Amino acid sequence: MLELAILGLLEDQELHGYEIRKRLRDELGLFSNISFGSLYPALSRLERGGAVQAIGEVGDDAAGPVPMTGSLSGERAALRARRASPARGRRGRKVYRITDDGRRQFTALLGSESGAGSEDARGFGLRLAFARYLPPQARLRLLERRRAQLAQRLTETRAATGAGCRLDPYARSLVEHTTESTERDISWIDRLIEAERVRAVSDTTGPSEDGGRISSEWQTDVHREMKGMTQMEGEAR
Amino acid sequence: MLELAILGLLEDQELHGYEIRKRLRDELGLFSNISFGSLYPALSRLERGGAVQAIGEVGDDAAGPVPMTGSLSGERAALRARRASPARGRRGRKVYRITDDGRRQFTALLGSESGAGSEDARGFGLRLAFARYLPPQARLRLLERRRAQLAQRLTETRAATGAGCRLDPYARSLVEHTTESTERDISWIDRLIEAERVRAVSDTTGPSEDGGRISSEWQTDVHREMKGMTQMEGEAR
DNA sequence: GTCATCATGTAAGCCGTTACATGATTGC
DNA sequence: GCAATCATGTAACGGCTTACATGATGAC
Repeated sequence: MLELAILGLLEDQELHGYEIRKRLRDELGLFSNISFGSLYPALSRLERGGAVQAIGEVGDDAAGPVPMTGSLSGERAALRARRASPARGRRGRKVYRITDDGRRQFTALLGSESGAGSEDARGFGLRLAFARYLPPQARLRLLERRRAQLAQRLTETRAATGAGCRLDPYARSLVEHTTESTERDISWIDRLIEAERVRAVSDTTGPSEDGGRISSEWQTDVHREMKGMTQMEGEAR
Repeated sequence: MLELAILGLLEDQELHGYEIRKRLRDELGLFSNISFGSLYPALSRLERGGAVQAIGEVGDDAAGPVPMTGSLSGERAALRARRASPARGRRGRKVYRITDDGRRQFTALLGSESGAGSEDARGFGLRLAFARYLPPQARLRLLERRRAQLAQRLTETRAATGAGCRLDPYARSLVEHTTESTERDISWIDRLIEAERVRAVSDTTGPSEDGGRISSEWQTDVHREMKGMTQMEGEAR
């Protein structure tokens, strides 16, 4: 799960751990405040697994001359380091880059329809956040699977609530609010699905077809279709 | 957390493990499908800790319609069961009853404002579900603490979203929907808080005061004030 | 010169999961 | 007799948390 999130962020650009945490929190709202005790080991695992590689700026081992990373923060750090003391690199700040193998792992994780965290809210939110890397049909499957889950939960809840219904006001309010939230989530997903169908049509009739990946132009039709969102609750402290 | 849920259910009535799971799922919607691998060890811990005690099956009153028909096999089963463990009922069900010590533990857990799971959605939902066992001021604190958390997350998200905002449509939709859900949650909590204030007033002006526990009569003023609910997402598979 | 922030990591532990193993009861 | 459901448990593991330890950089 966390690996998936990290790889997703690294698909876009090279980042160091601290920055990854920030992105996760601020940008996606997922893993609201993932702890370092969980983040760094995950990065180590990914590195050992060959999915990412650390580049530049390490204190201990001789990582050679600081390479031009192309990332803003990387170059700023390099500049600062050079200004302060040309011989010695800035402490730590291990910048990671995703490898080709990592990209393959990412696609596999993202598309996997079973396994750890593939059917909870967080797992869905995460996958949706990176849905642009998913081929259109997989994207649709993701949405429809989620929709089915939510719908099922809703009917189950209704069945249980309709009969007995001897809940006190607090529990009742809780259940009602949960139900309403789920309903809203479903109609949100429905809008996303609809937008997806529209996109599929305009793709077949439209100009080009790229091999599964969405290219650059958002801002237009798809964008306007989509509003709203699920109970994600990254939370944590 | 799970202990809290179990104790809360046992406050109401004696139950066996399998039934506890069912209640958690169907009635509260919390811990949507808590696994037995987690439930039974929890019950063991509680028993070891003196919070609950296993009692022989209480046949008639405890939700067990199942009439005895097959006398021969039934008695054989009873003999086998009794030989294996005295605390076990005829059908191998271990029915648990909460102890006085368990009630104390429950109140402590329910009221604790820090510690494991006291500030996530699930922890809040759980506590709210048992809010009737909480003294009025503690109930209010619970709601206000939750409100503050949600409000803070909201401002943080807005800060992060307002500036950069170079998200693709999928991530954007996710963030927007999350934000809306949080807003709805906040106004739900606000309604609960308002209802709580009303109750407090009608309590001081009203007839009796009981020592913290709400007595029997819901259905009236408080009930009508409350509608809606948070992103709980018990989920699981 | 000290404090806040940035930055990386380790160790212990909690809380839950899946997978496995077992047995009783009911309905056909 | 056999399958489905009810019912209880154990073992291994997963994923994330807290608490701890370390060190650099910049601001005042």
